[in-house]
Amino acid sequence: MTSNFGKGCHLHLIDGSAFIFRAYHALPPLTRKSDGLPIGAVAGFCNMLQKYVEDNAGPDAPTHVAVIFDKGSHTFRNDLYDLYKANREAMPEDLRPQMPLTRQATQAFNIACKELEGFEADDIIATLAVQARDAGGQVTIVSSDKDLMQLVGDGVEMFDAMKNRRIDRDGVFEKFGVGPERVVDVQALAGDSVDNVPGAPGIGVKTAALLINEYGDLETLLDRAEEIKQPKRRQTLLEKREQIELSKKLVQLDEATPLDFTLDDLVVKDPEPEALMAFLAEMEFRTLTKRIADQLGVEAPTIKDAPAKSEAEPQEDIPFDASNYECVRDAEALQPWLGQIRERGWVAVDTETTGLNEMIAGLVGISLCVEPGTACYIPLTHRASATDDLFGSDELAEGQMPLEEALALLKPVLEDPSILKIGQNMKYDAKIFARYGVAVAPIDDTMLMSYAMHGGEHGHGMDTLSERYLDHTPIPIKPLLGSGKSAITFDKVPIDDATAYAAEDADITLRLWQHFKPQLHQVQVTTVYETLERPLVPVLTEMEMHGIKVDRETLSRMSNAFAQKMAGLEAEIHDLAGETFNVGSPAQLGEILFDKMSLPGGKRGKTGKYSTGADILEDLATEHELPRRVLDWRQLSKLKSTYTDALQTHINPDTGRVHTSYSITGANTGRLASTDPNLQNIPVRTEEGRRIREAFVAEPGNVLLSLDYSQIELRILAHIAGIDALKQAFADGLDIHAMTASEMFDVPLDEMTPDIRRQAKAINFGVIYGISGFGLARNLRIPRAEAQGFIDRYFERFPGIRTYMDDTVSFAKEHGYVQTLFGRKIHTTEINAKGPHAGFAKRAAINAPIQGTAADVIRRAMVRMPAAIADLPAKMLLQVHDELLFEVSEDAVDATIEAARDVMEGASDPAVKLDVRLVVDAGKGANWAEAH
DNA sequence: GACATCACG
DNA sequence: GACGTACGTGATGTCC
Repeated sequence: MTSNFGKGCHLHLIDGSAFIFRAYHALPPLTRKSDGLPIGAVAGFCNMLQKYVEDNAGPDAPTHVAVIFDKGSHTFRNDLYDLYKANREAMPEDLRPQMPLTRQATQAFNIACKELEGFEADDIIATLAVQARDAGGQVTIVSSDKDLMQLVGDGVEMFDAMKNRRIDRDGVFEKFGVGPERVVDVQALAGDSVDNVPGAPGIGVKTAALLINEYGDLETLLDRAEEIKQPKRRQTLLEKREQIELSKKLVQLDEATPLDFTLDDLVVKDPEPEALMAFLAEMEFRTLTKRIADQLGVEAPTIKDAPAKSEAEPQEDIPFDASNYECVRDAEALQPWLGQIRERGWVAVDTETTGLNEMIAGLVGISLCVEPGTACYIPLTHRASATDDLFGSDELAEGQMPLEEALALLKPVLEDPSILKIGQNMKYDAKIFARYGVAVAPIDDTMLMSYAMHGGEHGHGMDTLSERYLDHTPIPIKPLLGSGKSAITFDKVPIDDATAYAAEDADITLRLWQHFKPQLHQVQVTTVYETLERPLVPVLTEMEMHGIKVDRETLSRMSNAFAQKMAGLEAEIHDLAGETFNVGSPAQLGEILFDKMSLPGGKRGKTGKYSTGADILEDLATEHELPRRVLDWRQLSKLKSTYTDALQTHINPDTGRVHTSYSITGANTGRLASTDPNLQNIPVRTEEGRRIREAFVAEPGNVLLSLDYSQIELRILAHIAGIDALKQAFADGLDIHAMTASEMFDVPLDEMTPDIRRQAKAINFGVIYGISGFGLARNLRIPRAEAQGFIDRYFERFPGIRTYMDDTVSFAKEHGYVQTLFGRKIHTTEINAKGPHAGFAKRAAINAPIQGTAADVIRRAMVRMPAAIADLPAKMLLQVHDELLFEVSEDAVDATIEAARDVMEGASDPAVKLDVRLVVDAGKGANWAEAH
């Protein structure tokens, strides 16, 4: 292949990222008028491109040009050194959505636009510059980045567009004190705090240049380091040789980046006015559009003042009308829908099933919607109604496409990476489809969008959202299914009724999506949605479908043992009471204790009944034998009914495993919630309860692996509130509760008693919960004044806590929400309420950023985990707030611990740089009791 | 279906 | 000055 590039050619390489960041910081945060899309950086970028084109139109005009961008955050340099660029700030929330637009802008100007996954722009620039130079051409790199200065030389120069200044060999020498060919040597020694290149400690650019000029190059210098007179310098160079050599690799540009294009592809082209105008008009840049139109001698398109027609925005109020819903009964009728979906690139999907348990429920029908108001329902396994079929309803109803045929037609669409599938609670539908061999991707989820934007404001179910944002009450399901004993499953619903109901759900989902989508960036939660909510769907889907093995025999044995013990206790209790009564009835127990036996401390709750909670019975236990027996009975009753009995019913007959369902939007703080069954509250605190975990087992040849964050909430508190003493204690690996106790009670660590430590521990937790004297007093069973004294002392010793609490509450009062370190917003609707509500809201506001940040951290870890353990015989099974449980082949335990721990401990990177390191403890065993 | 109770982090 | 108080969840049994 011969190239046309050669002598006489002049290549311009523009550092796109530099343009973007300069544009972003130079301009105020402009937004597009019609939908609020942040657009400031794009505007600045276009201005700079325009100016560049203008300035380079003369006789010196380049023959070839390209704008080069960075792509992805992980490059080969991260593999060399995992801390490379680790202290880089996360991209600002309002800049993110502008990144793809800058690429579009470049193309609109008809300038080549290049980027390559895994490489920095600088490497591509280096590769192209070398190719062009070697071909005999001339190169100008439009950038002032010092990292590019190593490329300057014969035929290659840089141009600082900001200062309007050329940078040649002399310019490089001025900056580094050496010529371009030795720049990397100087950089390797001097390091770079911005990119986190370590270099040689204590040596800056000046010293580095001095040394390099004296010894010729870095390698000679390092080989002859012994000769250096200054002892400190000599020692550094001898001891840090490896680090310096690594630094050189980090700063050295890759001049052989594998490119999928050639210099000839970069030949300068005239702008195509139509495309350029269309882009500028779409961005709604009025002045710039006009100016460029004038220059090109074309007419500027009119930019409407009225909100522009945007793809993700309802065009007008289209009424809900069931007569526009089509019942699709055969392949022929389905085809037009598939065509529309492919044309649009998105579709709202909803499934109807025989039940709410995704691991058991059968698929009954599928509804689709591509534009508001028109939707279809594809019935698949509806049963003939009783009137049609006197012999029961086992026969399939007439007029339905065979399930396999429908799935075969839909599968390519549902799995097409270029078609977005929109759902309300997509995890449910994805799990159903997965059981029928369809892997739905990519997805958007209106429930998760609502949660990201309105967490804490209201629920995120479809009915709530439809009423609130579409002003429409969906058809209720109750009349179709009935309730109680006579309730039927969806497959028994007549197809006509089902069509009206099901198609409407898809219609609502699409409308909600159009409503929410453009708002995500307006309220700055795009990153939260895209990194903490949506990616969790496939991860949780896999965990839930995999399930955890639970041994029925173990549970059954325990149930029997509990039943026996309970019977004995019950008899004793009745004896002590002098009558038989229902021990499980708090009301009856209260009367026995406080009326019949006249024990002290009888307090009536708001319903007029005595309270008989564990703490009250605990106090009463010193007075009488009965309360202790009841406490014991209650513990057994709880363990039996909630765990050993109920868990058995949740063992899936097909898989022999228990499949919980995680709710992503269940907790206001960002935590997950586990239901059906709840596997996040399996007993552990008492010895008897803990034994239930012995029933959670690994398959033969495997073990369970538990990795949990150590004190994650206190670490986050130390970071957020900026408590130096706490940070230091974590850095030193101290026992944090003992250290707190030592600080507060002036007890040296080596004289610490368990009781003092216990009190400090209660205070540490109290702080996370928004401490009060009353609460602490009750928890520690000490006088309220004493508890208040502890708290005062705590605030005195750790003054940042008070400030954090006050600042958080006032932020909540002003904004109506609080935020986690990762930008999750938790709305605090009651914060300005009067009365007792206010106290609750305050404490919740104080707790939310801490609990929520911890929740974000483990979410990030979970999202990254599948890739990290993909090559290992390991599966992630459960999440319990600060713990992840894995099942792994015995021979891969250590590798899995290492991989999973790396992910968990580094989960906050690079978005948030924590002042306190995250620490993960690991345990393994044949069952969960041993592993934890 | 509300309430009380208790399991977890 | 009084009020009511630790934060976040889900499942179970009683009782109306």
